[in-house]
Amino acid sequence: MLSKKTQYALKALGYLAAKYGQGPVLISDISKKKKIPIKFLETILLELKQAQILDSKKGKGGGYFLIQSPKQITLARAIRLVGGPIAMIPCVSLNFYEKCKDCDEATCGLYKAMQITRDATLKILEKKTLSELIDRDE
Amino acid sequence: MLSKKTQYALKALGYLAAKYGQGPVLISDISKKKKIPIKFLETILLELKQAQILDSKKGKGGGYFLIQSPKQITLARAIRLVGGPIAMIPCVSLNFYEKCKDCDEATCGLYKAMQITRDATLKILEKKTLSELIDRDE
DNA sequence: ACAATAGTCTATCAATACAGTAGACTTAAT
DNA sequence: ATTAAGTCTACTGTATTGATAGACTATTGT
Repeated sequence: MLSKKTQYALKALGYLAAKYGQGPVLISDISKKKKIPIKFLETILLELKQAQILDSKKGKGGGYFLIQSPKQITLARAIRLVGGPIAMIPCVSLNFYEKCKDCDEATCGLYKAMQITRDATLKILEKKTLSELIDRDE
Repeated sequence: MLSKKTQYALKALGYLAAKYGQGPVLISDISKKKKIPIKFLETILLELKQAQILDSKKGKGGGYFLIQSPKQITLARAIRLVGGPIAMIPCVSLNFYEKCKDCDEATCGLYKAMQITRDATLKILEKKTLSELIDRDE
């Protein structure tokens, strides 16, 4: 399961995708519309900014906005930025790989099964982008 | 990511699948072969027994064994038994569904995307069985 | 210059889940 | 009776999760 934090991040990104090209969006606006605790949201947006997916403007007329077009940011990338691995076990993770110290990848049945599962998941998440997170009433 | 507990459970089940039809297998045997802390493994196996996927025999010559053939137990089922939901968010979970209180499933972009992802994952995990967890050197 | 606006940084916190351990107890085979 | 093996109760430490408070900094408009 994705953590609350990751879910909030995806919701916020979806909202920013809907507002893409319309200037900065207030944290408080995102917080209200997406029902995300504002202080928690602040830290999430900051993290996404540091990950170079968002930028912000301070002061009046400020807020957050996407750096790139929503179509250019895949869900896989977004999830990895805040939520970590997509794979179900570390030894089949592409971006957060960790060697399994107690089993041999060449013969491990679990490894194989999880690898296939990861491929199926990734096939979806690398194709879908933030533009698909836009709610149909926004 | 699957918890350590779930990973251990899958490894143990894979081992029991390899030994299926050969009588009870000792906890200590599974623990040694699969490098799982024995006390932790005990609780996991007990849970799997209560979930009716394993049975056990006490005393000399005792141990754990699969109730059904490895081919009849899907990975989806095994993961759900000890690890909980397979879906990435509660509102698209089939077995652990929870209504999202702050969004409308009919219009939510995230809901749709996660639903598609879940379907892809499930398509694999409902087809694969414990027999595919058997290591190729067992 | 200065007030108002809005993001940033530091720090902390309670609750829960995770991973694991200890030891006494029960059941079955020889 | 003895030994082997699973079962049950009860902890424990650590990390992660989800969140909040408050001071600080940068920008804009008057």
